[in-house]
Amino acid sequence: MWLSVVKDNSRRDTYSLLVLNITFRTSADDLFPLFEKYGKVVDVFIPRDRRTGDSRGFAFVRYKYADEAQKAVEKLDGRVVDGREIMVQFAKYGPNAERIHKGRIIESESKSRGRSRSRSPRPRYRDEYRDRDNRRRSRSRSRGRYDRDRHRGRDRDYHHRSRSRSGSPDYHKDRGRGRYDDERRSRSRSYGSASPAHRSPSPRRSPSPRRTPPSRGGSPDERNRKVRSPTPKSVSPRGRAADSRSPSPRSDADE
DNA sequence: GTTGAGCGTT
Repeated sequence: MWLSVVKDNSRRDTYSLLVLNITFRTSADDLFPLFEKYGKVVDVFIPRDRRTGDSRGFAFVRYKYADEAQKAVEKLDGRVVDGREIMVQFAKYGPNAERIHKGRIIESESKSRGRSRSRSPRPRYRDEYRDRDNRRRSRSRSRGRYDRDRHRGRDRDYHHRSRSRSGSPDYHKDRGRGRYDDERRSRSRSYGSASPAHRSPSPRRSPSPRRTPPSRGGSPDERNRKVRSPTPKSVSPRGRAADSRSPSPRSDADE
């Protein structure tokens, strides 16, 4: 019992550092010695995916003292690990976030002043939990990578520099996703009318609603009555048009 | 085997 208490205390007295931009192959053991060199590292934790079990690309390093952690941040921040430039910064969200708040260290600002950092101007965080919740909800693993990949692979470099320097990382990805969601939902409703309960994984392949599956209704008559289009003719007013797997308006094609 | 902005668990 007391052990648990001690453990808890240990956590509260530890400062968490967030390490980003690390390679997917980098493990806690690899970061431990690196951070341990700059101070007393209590523990290193790297969140992994439950499905694949792969690293997410970032790790949490807990330091025993804030001054050491802060030193590590300035020293390891920007250091190339495994061929990739990692970014180290104080963790904002977490169980010990309060501690960090206090250790934000104030020293960091004062001490940091003396040294001129060429990077990591420490972006200003507006909201904490609100944004965090929002992001985690949408983020599976790499949500915005398709957007960039489908366009160009070189953009990555540009974004990397931009984020590292200025600090305006998000605004186009959220916007794009939101728009897509809106459109997707709108279309979903259309299909939902035909078969809401059934999850059609391939709506584009078989959009013809001519099929009348007796879902759970014993008599099709009753179901028909409920539906506004009992006859297949109604379901496909255009008849042949329905065959065309293009129920969507041309407006979309325009874009 | 891939990915790349971000915030965490045995």
